[in-house]
Amino acid sequence: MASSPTGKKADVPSVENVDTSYLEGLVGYNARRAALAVIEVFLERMAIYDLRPVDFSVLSLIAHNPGITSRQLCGTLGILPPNLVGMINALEKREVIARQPHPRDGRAMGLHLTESGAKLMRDAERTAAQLETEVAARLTPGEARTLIRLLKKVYLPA
Amino acid sequence: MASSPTGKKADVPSVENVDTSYLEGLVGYNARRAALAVIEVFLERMAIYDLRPVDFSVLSLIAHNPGITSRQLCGTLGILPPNLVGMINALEKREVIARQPHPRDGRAMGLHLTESGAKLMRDAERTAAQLETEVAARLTPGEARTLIRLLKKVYLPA
DNA sequence: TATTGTTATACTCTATAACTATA
DNA sequence: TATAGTTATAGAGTATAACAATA
Repeated sequence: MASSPTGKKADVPSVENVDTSYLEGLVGYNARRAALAVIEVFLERMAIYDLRPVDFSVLSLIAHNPGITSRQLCGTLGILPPNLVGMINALEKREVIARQPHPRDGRAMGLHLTESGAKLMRDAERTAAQLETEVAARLTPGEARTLIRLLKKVYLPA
Repeated sequence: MASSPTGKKADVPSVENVDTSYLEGLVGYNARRAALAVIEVFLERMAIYDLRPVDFSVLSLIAHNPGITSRQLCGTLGILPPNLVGMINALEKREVIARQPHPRDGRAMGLHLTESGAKLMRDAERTAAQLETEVAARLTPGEARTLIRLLKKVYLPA
């Protein structure tokens, strides 16, 4: 309600303060805004490692799942295979990961961290943990756990 | 059969079930997954109105803020001005919005819903409310309110 | 001098079709 | 026949620089 007819002109309303209450009542809108806010800080902090969020996710999954295949990465992260190829090639060229033939499937290649990749991820995961602490600082520890639990209820199949 | 691991080969591990527990402990990862899950359903439901999530957000803000300017939309939704121009033009061509000169700023144009635009948004907001009900069905009503409250604590400046 | 709206443009992200080699 | 990985390419989304009209 910000129409301000200060005179005799045609009553064309203008807006002083934008009312966002409707959008702020939607789960999807809030989830998207929160994700973008966290990712923005994530981008800044990971820049020193030259890692985007998706690179971090890929390397973290390889770190915790040595021998994981490209197809498994795609399925887990919702990335399409053609779009993963370039990332994997780049990470291999940087010598943070290495491909090894899959032990039981001649079509597939198992992905592994190199030693320098393992060191990089130790540092990067420490930075990520630090960032989590800061994000969670806006919440109580209990609220942070609750938030993650509720988000999982939203996106994980019931 | 590319290799028969009889025990002598190099011990190359492979992955049966991908361990995602590390990533699932991060707020940003979960917020992003939840946002993408909701937006995916949103895309499907809004297809009958030929509205993407961003179009819905823009029209909803115009509906609740008659006379809002492009610049105000950009600031509220985090869209860059050059990227809004095409959207506004398309919505005007569809005759769901109309531009009127801003009553006190000759540079700006106030944005308004047309009658057909108002009808479209009545239907679209009803569909969005229905979707929210379904998303929230995975949560209790209290959990849904808590989720939105915690998400806001994450992305709104303290 | 600063701001609104705009054009042009580049870069990133995501999506589709088709090929190869193995299963 | 189906799947893992790859190539090429198209489309959508997001970014910066610069300009005209107005403040």
